[in-house]
Amino acid sequence: MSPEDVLQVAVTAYWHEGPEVSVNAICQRAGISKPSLYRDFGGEDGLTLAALESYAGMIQSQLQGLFSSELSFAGKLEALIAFTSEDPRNEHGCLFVKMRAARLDLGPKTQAKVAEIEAATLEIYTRFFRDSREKGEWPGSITPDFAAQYLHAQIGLAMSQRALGTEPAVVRKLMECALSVLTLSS
Amino acid sequence: MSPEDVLQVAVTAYWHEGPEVSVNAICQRAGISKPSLYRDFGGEDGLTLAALESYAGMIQSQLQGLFSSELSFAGKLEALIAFTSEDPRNEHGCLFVKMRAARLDLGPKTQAKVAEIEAATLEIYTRFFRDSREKGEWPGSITPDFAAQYLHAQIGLAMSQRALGTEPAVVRKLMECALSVLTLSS
DNA sequence: TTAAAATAATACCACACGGTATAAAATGAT
DNA sequence: ATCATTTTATACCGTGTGGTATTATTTTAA
Repeated sequence: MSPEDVLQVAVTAYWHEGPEVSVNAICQRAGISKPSLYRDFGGEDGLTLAALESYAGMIQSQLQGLFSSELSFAGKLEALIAFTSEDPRNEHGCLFVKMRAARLDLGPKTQAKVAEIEAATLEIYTRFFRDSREKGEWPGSITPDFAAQYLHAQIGLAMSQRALGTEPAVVRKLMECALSVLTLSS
Repeated sequence: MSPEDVLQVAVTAYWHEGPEVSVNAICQRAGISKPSLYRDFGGEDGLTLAALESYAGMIQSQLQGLFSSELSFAGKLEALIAFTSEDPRNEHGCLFVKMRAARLDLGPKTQAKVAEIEAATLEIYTRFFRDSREKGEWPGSITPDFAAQYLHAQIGLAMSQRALGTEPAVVRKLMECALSVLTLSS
C-alpha cells in the first residue's frame, strides 16, 4: 500500500469513527506495519495532521465550487443545506468538527491545523456574504462577519446531528429554520 | 470522603474535562481508593451513570423552575439564552452534551440514561411550547414538537461553543439570532 | 550468482487503562 | 485488653496504547 492509500484509510477511519482510532487499528486496516507508518507520517500527530489536511482540501474545494457557481444567493444556501443534511458522504458527520471537539487529545501540529482550517473556512463564508451583498442579492442589516459565524455554527451543528444518526430530513428542516433568518429582510 | 462527595468530584471532572477522565484520576482527586469506588458505584459505567443522573437532576430542576416562573414567553426564552450563554456554571459546557457526543465510549447503563434524558428534556421543551401556545403567548405556525427539537439543538450548540471557549457575548448573539425565528409571527 | 541496500514485519518497551485479590489497619463488641 | 469484623489501601492482573530496536525478507546492483 502506498502512503496515499494509507492516508485514505486514515481519513475514512477518523472521519467515521473519530480521532480516537488507534494507529494500531489503522496499520492493521491499511495492511502496513507500524514502522512503515512512522516512516511515512512521523507519528500519530503527523497522521492525524495529514488526514485533516486531506479532508479539509476536499471540503474547501467543494465549498469554493459551490460559492463560485452561477446559483443565486438563496440557491447557494439551499445547496449548502442539501450538502450538509443529505449528502451521503456526510452520513458520519464531519472530520473537522470531530477533531475540533476532541482537540485536547490531539497532537500540537494537528491542533494548530484545526485552528487554521477554522479561520480559513470562516474567511470563505465571509467572502460569500460580502460578495452577495455587493451584488445586491443579500439585503438586510446583518454583517457578513456575523453571518459567517452563524452559518459556520449551524453547519457544525448539522454535522454533529448527522454523526449522531439524526435523519437527513430532520436535519434539513432544522437547518432551513436556522438559516431562514439569513434570508429575512428585517 | 462520603460517596456523595465522591460523586460531586466525578460530576465536576466529567463535566469540565469530558467522560474520558479515568477512574484512577477520580479516585486520586477524591482521595479514596479504587476498591471503595467499585464498592460504592460498581464500576466505571456505574460512576458515569451516577454522575449523569446527578447532573441531569440539577439541570432539569433548573429548567422546570424557569418554565414554571411568571415570566412571559419571550422572557423565558431570554432567561434560557442568559443561562446557556452567560451562566459561569456552563463555562465548560454541558455534561449531557459531552456524554451524548462520546456515547460510543460509554457503558451500556450510561448510554441508556443519555437516551432517557434526551427524551425527557425534549418533553419539557415541548410542554413549554404547548403551554405557551394555549395561553396565547406564542402565535405562529410552528408546531410545539418541532420548536422543541429546534430549541434543544440550539441549546446543545451553545453548550458546545462554550466548551470550546467561545466568549459568552458571542454565544449570546448567535443564540439570539437562532431563536429569533421562534418569536417571529410568520 | 552473490553481495549490498532498502524495505518490511516481528517483537518489544514503558505506560496507562479498568478491574480485583490480598494484605493491612482501623473499628466494633465482648 | 483481646478478639472478630469491616473498611481501607497496596499491589497486582490482563489488555491496549504510542513508539522503536531488531530481525527477516525482498529488491537492487555487480
